[in-house]
Amino acid sequence: MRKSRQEAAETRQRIVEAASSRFRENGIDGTAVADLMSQAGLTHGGFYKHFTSKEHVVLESLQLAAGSLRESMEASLSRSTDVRGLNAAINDYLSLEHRDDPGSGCPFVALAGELARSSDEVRDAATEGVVNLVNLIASRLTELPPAAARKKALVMLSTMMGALTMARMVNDEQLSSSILREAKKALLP
Amino acid sequence: MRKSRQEAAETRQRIVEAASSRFRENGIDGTAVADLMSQAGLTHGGFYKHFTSKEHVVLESLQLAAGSLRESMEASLSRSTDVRGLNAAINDYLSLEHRDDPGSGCPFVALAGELARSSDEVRDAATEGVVNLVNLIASRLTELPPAAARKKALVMLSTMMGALTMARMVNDEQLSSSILREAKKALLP
DNA sequence: TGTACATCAGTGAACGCGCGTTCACTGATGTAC
DNA sequence: TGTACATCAGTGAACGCGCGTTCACTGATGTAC
Repeated sequence: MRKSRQEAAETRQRIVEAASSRFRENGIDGTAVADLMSQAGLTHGGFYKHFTSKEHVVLESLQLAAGSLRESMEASLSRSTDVRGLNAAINDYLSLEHRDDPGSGCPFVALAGELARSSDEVRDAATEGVVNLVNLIASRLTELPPAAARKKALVMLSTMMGALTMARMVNDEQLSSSILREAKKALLP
Repeated sequence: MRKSRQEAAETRQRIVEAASSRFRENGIDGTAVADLMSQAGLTHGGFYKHFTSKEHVVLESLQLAAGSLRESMEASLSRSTDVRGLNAAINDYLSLEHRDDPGSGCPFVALAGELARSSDEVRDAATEGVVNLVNLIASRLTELPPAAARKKALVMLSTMMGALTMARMVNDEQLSSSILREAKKALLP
């Protein structure tokens, strides 16, 4: 049954991807090792051939999710070199699609409470991911000096994450979509 | 061992209070029935003399937490009848004390991810709690017509919740306090 | 008002279940010569 | 290049533990007369 090195590396990657998505959908506590292994097409025992514990896959899956959020924001930004790129990023982040697909969306919103209670290593990764987003946004606020741009970016990201959080929590479609709509209107210049 | 009706009612209240605080500190999944019962000074078995299941205490404890957040915001607001009351409420919500004491703070930020995955009943309670805060804030935006005030309040509350979420998640004291500071500066008129 | 009985809040042991983790095993891959 | 052996990815049963929940029991409170 032994797999080649490349197959093993691909398996490991699939486990991290499955974890990354399941954790964001159902929470870390809400996802069993057996869950994410079967999502990766494997049985649970093999997990420990790739990771020493569940905690270890949390860190990697957060880094994966944070990286892919960053990339998708970069992709939105690159639609235009000026401020319209920023508008595209905000529109995507505050879209109904993002709200309704937490499994492939912002890990900071999906896991906020659990990350705040995680190990320093995991919180360091979360911090780095947040800082990356802040820098990305600040880099498009070219009308402001860098320090002011960074400060404004902190507030913008707060509004974005807060609006997505509220839109997901609330059990009223009209209210939920108006939260996203108003946040967009307030953030777009 | 039977207790009087009044004592039983007080015990029940103590359980809800303990649950409300523990859930916000450690999450719902992260809190065992035995945990919150011992916090209430009882042994675990007695829980089911007051609630049919753990899920049932979640609803009541959320309502309690939401109500006490509303009251504390009303108290801040009542420090002044004009917009300075609103500033006091924002300053309190975005204070270091609030950030560092999730167990007695905003339940929507502490439990956001878990609430989004909860039963309709619990999400209805969360929705009601959020709407109450929105109305409270909107009522102080007297310079705007009601509809516009409500829209602005939605965005303000998004920024407040997002900033508190980020400030708790991030593992860097300087960054964390600057998130709160910048959000305050942006929200105060 | 007093008495006899029923009720039930709270205790702590026990139950069943799902979880994270371990382990013996399999058989294909990797390595040494 | 071919052969013999070592390695190890993946399987699925098993383990121990903590959890939500149940239960028999206790004894003070509530109720009926």
